[in-house]
Amino acid sequence: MVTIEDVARAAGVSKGTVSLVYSGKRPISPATRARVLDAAAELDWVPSSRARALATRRSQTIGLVLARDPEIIATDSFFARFVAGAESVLATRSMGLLLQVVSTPEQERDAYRSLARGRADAVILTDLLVDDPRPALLADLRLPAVVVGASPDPAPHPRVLSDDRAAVRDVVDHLVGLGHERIAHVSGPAGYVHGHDRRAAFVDAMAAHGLDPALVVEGDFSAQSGREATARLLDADDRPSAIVYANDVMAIAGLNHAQSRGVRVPDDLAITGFDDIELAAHLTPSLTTVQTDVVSWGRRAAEVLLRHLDGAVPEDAWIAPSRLVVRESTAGAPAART
Amino acid sequence: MVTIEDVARAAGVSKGTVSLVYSGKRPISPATRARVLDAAAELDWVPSSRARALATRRSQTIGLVLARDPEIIATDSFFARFVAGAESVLATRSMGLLLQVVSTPEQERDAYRSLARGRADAVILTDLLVDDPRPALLADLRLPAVVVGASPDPAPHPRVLSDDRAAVRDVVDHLVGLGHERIAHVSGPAGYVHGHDRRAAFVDAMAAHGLDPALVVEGDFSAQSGREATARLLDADDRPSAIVYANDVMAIAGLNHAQSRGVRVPDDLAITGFDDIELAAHLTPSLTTVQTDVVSWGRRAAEVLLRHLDGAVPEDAWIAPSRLVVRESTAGAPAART
DNA sequence: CTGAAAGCGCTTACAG
DNA sequence: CTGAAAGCGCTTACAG
Repeated sequence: MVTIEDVARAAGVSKGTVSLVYSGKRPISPATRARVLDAAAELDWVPSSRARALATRRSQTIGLVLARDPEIIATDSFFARFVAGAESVLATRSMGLLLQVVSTPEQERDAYRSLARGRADAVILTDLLVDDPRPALLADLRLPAVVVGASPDPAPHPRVLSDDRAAVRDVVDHLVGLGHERIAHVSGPAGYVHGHDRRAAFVDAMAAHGLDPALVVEGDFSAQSGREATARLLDADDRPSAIVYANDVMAIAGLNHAQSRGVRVPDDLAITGFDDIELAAHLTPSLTTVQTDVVSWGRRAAEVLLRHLDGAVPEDAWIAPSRLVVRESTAGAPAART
Repeated sequence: MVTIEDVARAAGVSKGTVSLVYSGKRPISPATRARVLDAAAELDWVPSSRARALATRRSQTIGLVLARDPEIIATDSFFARFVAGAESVLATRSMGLLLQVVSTPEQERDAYRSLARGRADAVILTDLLVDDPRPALLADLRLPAVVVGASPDPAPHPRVLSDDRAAVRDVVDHLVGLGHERIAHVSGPAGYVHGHDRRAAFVDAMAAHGLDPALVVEGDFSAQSGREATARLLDADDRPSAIVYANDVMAIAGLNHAQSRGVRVPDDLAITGFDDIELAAHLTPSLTTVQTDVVSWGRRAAEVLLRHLDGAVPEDAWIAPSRLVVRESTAGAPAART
C-alpha cells in the first residue's frame, strides 16, 4: 500500500508538507504544491481515512440509528428520501452516513455507544418518542446530535422543525369549508412526538371550529392499520363524513377499503393523507394530502450538524411549511392532478 | 478520553493483555481477564474503533453506493428493506453500513475510491447496469464486493441470486390459464440487468405459449411512467387484455389510470405487479403480484460478504424463489387477501 | 500465560 | 515556507 511516506519521498519533501498540501491548513509554495500533487497522482495515492481519523479524532461520519420495524421503514418512504437529502450535503464535505437498524432498546443503546467511541462524529435523531431517553444518553456520551422534527422543550440539541400544526389546521379548514362536520382522524402511534403532535393539532383545529374532535383512532402508519381503523370508523353508528389520516399509506388503504364496501369517495366520504408520496397523485380518486419536503429535512439536518461540528453555536432550523395539496379525494370534481 | 493505557494501568497489566481480553485471539487466565473487565467497566471504557481500524487495517464497515434518483429510491421500497436485512446480519459482528448516494458517474467513481482507501472493507453492488463498469473498477481497487441480483457471467464477484425468470413465467402462465392472449409488459429501465432480464423472461414465457410478445413498453419504476405506459397501451388499436408490470408502483398507477377511464379491472383488463409492497393487498381490487423477499436479499448479501472477508472462497448464494401471489386484479372473484 | 516495543498512516505543535 | 518528531489509541509479532 502506498503511503504518505512514499509520496513525500517521491516529491522530495517531508510527510508534514504532503499533509499540509491536502488540508490547506498552512500556505505551501506553488512549486512544492505542484511537486506533491504530481507525485501523489503518479503513485495514485489518496490519504488513508483510517489514519486520518485517528490523528484528527474525527471519523468524518454521521450516524443514523433506526429503531423501527423494517416493514414500516419501507412503506413509510420517509427514510430513503431523508437519507438522500442528508447525503447530498454530507457528500460535499466527503462525510459518510453510517446506518444502523436496531430492534431492541439495548441494541439501540449499544449502537449509540459504539458510534460515540469513534465511529461517528455526530448523529441524527429521528422519530422522537414522548419521553425519549436518547437526548439525555447522547448528552451523556458527549455525542453531538440534531433532532429531526418536534422534540420536547427545552431541547438539549438543535432541531430541524416544520410547522405540521398549520398543515393539519389547513386540512381541517378545507374539509369544514366543504361542509363536513363529522371529521375523524386516524393518527400515527401516540408514543411518537410527531404522531402525538399531529393528533393534538387535529383536536385543536376541530375545537377552533366548534366541532367535536372525539373521533380519533390510533394507527401505526401501516396499510393494515389504516384499513382496520377505517373499518372501525365506518362500522360505527356516528359514521364520519371525512377522515384525516396521519400518512398516505394509511389513507390509501382506507380509501380502498371504503370503496370495496361501496362507500363512494369523495361523495360519501372525503379522505386526506399526509406525505404526498408519488402514488397519491395517481390514484382514483387522487389523494388530497399534505406535501412534506423530506429531502429538505435531510439536507437541513446535515447542515445543522456540520455547522455544529464546525464549532458554531447550534441553532434550530425551520423547513418550509408543509403544503396542503387538494385533489379528488376531497374535491369531488375531477380536479387537476398535481 | 480514557484509553487502553488507563485500563491497563488500573488492572495492573500491559496494554497488549487488555487488547487480547477483548479480541480473544489468545488465551488469558480467568483472573487476569476478570481484573481487566472490571477495570474497563469501572472506567467505562470501550475500545476506540478509530485506533483499531488503523492497527488492524479493517474499518468494520460495509459500503453501499446508490446511484439512483432519490424519488425512485423512495418509491421503490427496495432500499429500506434491503438495508434492514443487511444490517441485521452486520450488527451481529458489530459492523456498520456506510451509505452513499451519488448522482453522477464521477461522484460514483470517487465514492468507491474513497471507500477503498479505508472507509469500507467491502461493498455491496445493487442495480447492475448492462455493461456495468463497477465490477472492473472494484477489482481494480481490490475492494471485495458482492453483487445483488443478476450480473453478467462470468462474475468477478460473488452474487446473491433469485430466479426471477421462473416468477415471470408463473405470471404469464397464470394469465394464459385465465384465457388471456393479448398480454402486454411494462418493463423496468432496459439499461438495468434486472429490468432487461425480466423483460427477456416475459418474451420467453410468451413465446413458450406461442403468443406474440411484441407489446412491451419501457417504464422506469415510477408511478408516472406506469401511468403513461398504461395510457399508451390502452390507446392502441390492439389493446391488451392483461398487463404485466415490472413493479407494484407502476402496476398500481396503471390500475388506477385504467379505472379512471372506465376500464374495469380485472373484467376488462387483468393487472399484475412485482414486489408485493404492503399496499398491494389493500387495494380495490387487490393486486396480483410476485412476492420478493427483499429483507433476505439484504441478509444474504451481508452473509456472503462476511464469509468473503473471513477468507472463505466467495460463492454465489441463492434466495428462495419469488412467489406468485394471486389476488383480485387477475382473479375476478373476491379472493382471500394475503 | 504475559510484557515491552514496534507499527498502523496520518496530523500538528515546535523550531527554524 | 518547510522539516523532524511526537502523538493519535489500538494490535501483534517477538521474547520470555
